[in-house]
Amino acid sequence: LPTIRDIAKRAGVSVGTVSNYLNNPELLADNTRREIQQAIEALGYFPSAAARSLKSRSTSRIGMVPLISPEDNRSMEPSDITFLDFLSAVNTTAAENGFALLLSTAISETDELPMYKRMVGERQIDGLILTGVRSHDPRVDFLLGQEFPFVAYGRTRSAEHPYVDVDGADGMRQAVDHLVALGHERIAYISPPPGLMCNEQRWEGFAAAMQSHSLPIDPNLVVDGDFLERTGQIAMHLFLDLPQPPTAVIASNDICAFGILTALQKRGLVGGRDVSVVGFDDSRMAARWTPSLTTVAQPFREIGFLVTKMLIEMIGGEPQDTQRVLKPRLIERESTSALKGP
Amino acid sequence: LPTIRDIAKRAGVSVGTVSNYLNNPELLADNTRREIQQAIEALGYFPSAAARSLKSRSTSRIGMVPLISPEDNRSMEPSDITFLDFLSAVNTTAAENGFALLLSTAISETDELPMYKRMVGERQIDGLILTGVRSHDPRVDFLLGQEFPFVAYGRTRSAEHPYVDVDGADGMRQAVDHLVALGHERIAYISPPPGLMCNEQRWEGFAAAMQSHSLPIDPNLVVDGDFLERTGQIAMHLFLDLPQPPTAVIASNDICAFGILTALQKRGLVGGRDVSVVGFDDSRMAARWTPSLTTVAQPFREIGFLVTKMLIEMIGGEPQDTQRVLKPRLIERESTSALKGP
DNA sequence: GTGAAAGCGCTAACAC
DNA sequence: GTGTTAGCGCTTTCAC
Repeated sequence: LPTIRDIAKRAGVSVGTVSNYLNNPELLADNTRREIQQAIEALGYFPSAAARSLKSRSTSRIGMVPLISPEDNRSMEPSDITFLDFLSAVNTTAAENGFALLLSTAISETDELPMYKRMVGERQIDGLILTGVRSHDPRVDFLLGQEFPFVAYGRTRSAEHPYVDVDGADGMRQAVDHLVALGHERIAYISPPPGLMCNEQRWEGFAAAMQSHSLPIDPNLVVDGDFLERTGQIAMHLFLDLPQPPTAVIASNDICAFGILTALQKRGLVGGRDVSVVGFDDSRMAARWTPSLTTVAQPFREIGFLVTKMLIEMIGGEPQDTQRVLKPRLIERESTSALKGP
Repeated sequence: LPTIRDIAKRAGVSVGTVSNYLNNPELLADNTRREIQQAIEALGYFPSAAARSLKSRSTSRIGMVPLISPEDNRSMEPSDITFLDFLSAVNTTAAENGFALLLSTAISETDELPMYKRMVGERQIDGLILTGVRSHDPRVDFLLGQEFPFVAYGRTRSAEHPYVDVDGADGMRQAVDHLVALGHERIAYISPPPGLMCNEQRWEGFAAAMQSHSLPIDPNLVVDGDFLERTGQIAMHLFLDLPQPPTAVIASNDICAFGILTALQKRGLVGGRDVSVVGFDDSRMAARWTPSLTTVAQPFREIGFLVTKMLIEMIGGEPQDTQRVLKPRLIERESTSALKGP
């Protein structure tokens, strides 16, 4: 592969001039610029990323360390299509700004932080995107301590940091209001994974909304979830075995809601008619499911875009508002309906 | 951030010795090793990836350039959950072997090849993984020309190269055999995106299987697809408007099959009872759909694992078999059933 | 406008 | 076993 020296030689100039062509082309005479341009094309030259970043101390890469399980039975990270929507928005936005996306994986939760430390320590990247934020998140503490640029999808309770978040409390309020308007009072709740910040936000929203309608929260109708379908199924079966089952269920995400609907079906019940079900995310399948799913929509692509744009601006040293909260939106479909009289 | 010099100084040795610690620790005296070890931990040292790869000409990164559309209305690339399964297997396998995964995106098909050229030219990566292989694929030609290590998921017709592939022809044969065994003769076919190699393989399998049962192929029952749900819907509506509609349909993937099932439902028909439908992939939703989907399963996680393992072995210069074909497996579910008499 | 030269943080060859 | 040193391919002063 050709180096900057080959170009310099072929164009009859010095390496410094070629470097200028690469970084400050406006400094060059039209003439020289053309020569160099031709040499570069003739030889198919690209500047070495390693040499460039060794000198310039920047990589044009941003990083992400999703905690994806080999077995798909792990919590804390969306392993469904919503994550791909987010990821592809991040990747596209990064690419459009000349950045590539460096992905790694923590095999277990134990070596998650070490993975981040390594990526930062090795100077593999100029900035990081965080997902699956916990209410107290050691990654946030570490990155703040290093003054390393990052933007989180979601926020921590324990520190101030740049983020893009969806107002989960408001989403829950919309869900509860909707169900209450339909006449429901015994509303069950399956939470996101405990530990995640969004779990706390959603719960606050749920509890506040129930209270605002003067509805009690029955502890039997509240279950810790993990974003998995199986858990939705199991929880729904438990609910149905209760002396007084719920008439509506709010799930932590659409996948979990699908599990709930499946459980209903297995018991000969019809989701949306016998029991109302509300999901969260508005993933692609929500509209196509039978019954179609009422759900709180998160704009994943927009979040991915905003997170990445914000991060790249931070890396570029541009000042900006560093915290954004987006409103989710309830989308009413067939899986919820008016409570039938007793 | 500390450099190798800081470590050398603190441990009272030379940089060469620290470098040996990093790359050939067995050469060092136990004693020295301990000193260096301590210095590294005390300072939180990581070797600079840029400096390292400038010198060593390797990056410990592998690359991928998925062609993901911002709008999800593009063909040639799976933008569904099956791609995430593949991607996460790749990422995990890479991480387990000390490699990170560098992702970029071609915004349009036009700048796909330039993206590859850039990644290779800038020496950003040690090897590449290709997806969405075309029957004649310029990326393959380019990489072979550069003698750059790569493994493709799928194979080209135009050149010999390392790949992991699924025997799509065999998958089609299984699908056709299954439908014929159920009594179907008018079998419709919605193809993968034209241009993709898998399109040709599947078609060959389909045509051969039909012929082996002495069944004619009605051109009205063959439609070019693009992996999208909408296309499945549209095609099914077209089929139903035919004077003599098909009794069974084979789709290019599960997403497309879901579109077919939705179209049937909209026309008051029941998938699996009135018309049999076979998908391809066995994506996560296939088993949970109503009706559950008969489909040809592709082992995406295994493919991701194999592709990555193969690539990393190639990078390491280890000899191995460089071409693997996996057999897909038909999974029978509710969406196919015996043809009812007229 | 352009060239010369130092140096980014490592590795590897060679000397001791 | 350990130290010294050249150099990987760039960027960036600083002369001219």
